[in-house]
Amino acid sequence: MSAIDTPKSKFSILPAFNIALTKIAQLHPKRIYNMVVTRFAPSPTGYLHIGGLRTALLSYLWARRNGGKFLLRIEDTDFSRNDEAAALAIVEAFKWVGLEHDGTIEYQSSRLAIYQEYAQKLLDEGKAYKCYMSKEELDALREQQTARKERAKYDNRYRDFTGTPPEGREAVIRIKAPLEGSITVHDGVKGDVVFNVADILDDFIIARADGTPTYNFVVAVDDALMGVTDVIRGDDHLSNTPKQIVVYDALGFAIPHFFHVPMIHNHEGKKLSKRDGATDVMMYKTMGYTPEALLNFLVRLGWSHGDQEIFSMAEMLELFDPSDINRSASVYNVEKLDWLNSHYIKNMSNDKLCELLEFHGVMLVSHDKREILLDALKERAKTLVEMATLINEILVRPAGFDEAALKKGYKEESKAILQTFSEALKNGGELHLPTDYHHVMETVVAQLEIGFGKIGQPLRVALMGKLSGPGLDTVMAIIGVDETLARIDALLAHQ
RNA sequence: GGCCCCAUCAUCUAAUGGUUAGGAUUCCAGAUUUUCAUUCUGGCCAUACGAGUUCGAAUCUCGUUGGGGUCACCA
Repeated sequence: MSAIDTPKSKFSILPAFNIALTKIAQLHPKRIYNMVVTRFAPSPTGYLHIGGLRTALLSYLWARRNGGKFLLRIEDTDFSRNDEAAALAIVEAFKWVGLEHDGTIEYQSSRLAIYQEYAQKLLDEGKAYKCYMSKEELDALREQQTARKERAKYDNRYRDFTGTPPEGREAVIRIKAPLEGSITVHDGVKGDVVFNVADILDDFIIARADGTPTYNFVVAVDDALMGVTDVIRGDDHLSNTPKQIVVYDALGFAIPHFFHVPMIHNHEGKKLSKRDGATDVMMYKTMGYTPEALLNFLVRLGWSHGDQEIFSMAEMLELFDPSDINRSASVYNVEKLDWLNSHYIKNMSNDKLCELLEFHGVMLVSHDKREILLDALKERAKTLVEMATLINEILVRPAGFDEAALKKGYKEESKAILQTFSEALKNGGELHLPTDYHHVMETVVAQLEIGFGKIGQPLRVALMGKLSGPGLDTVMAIIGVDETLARIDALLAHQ
């Protein structure tokens, strides 16, 4: 179990609770606990980061799978500015992808009294102390140490200070960290990670001179007080964990399970940053991705279940276990996301599709050929934005004709063919379905004794303004006879 | 630089110490499609390197190299 192992204290400081859980874990590789509480604890940046969504998703899945709770906490101890708005942005993104947190959102900025109480408790128990060293003195100390090629660390000068404090100095509060030995983080992803106290620790500050608490202190206090049993977070936090264990230990709190999930990297192999493109989750909505595709993509980054690629929320909920997470970082590649997105679009009901397309400016609810249109197009689009474009290419008469298409598909002989086809359409009686139009095309082809391409290419230019697109019979069925004739006339009148 | 983590196709990944190292995405080719896309079939492509343990190593150990993270009165 996570503990501080000093040569002095051989006895275990572990709560029986944790020992029991470990035993369960050993007996049942796929752990199911009665009580699993996870949390997502972002700092208020104004939007939900794609990497944040991944850890939130994994935390959510694990909590829900065990019938537990998934909590949301805003880490705003720094200074409160737009925290409400930032939290709202996160909840909005959660809502879009279908994640839901339990309970009320906790804001650290409104819990300052709690942190002060626990800092005072440590002070009273002699587990923390006031340090009157100024920032300037600290900087000077660090400079000297660095010059001597030593690790920069606090020199414990006020650790056992009993004299009178210097005049007019605001004190910071430092916690008494172990001076020797090691701290082992029992991580569910990385395994046991041993940190040598002498290498990484000093009496770090838990409260600033102005009385506000620092990160490693509040995280531990909050996770403990909120009853968090499983901390699933980015592995950039792994090196913070020993400090948090020091706090847990000093306060006598049970140490949770840690799962440090590897980072998502960009193509250069670095941590994903804003300049790598879309890091804001809501950008994915704008770009026409579906929440299902995004979540499916994220859950497969660093986690797998055999050869399975497609996971519904229900399947994720049934199969996800944080101890199956990979140890290595993964690179974010859009091709797979695109593939997943097109998969989900293809398999989506037309009603749902119709609803989602409204966000992209396409209103089809009352269109009488809606089904034909969507069935034809949903196999062709990678994103909803593409889909919207394709729809407009059919519904809106082409503003002009592509030069290359004209040259390749609209020859001198084409005019007569198109005129013949126009006549056939006018005399074709009632035309509704793609097969009706296809029949007319067949008739003309037979009558003129030409190949399908002879009529297909010029007709395509007329209808679409270019040489690619869905089946012509489908396009005609969607826009109707009158519009078809009008578009043919427009091409014939061209030049 | 100290500490920590990581290392299977270009990418995401699979493989009780025994498989011709599997799947998926991308890419390429063929088939279907009047076009394009879809779909289907096939193909290319990997255990970073070096020792050791073992009858046998992608898998265990050590080292090397490479990459990443982190070192605040930020979170």
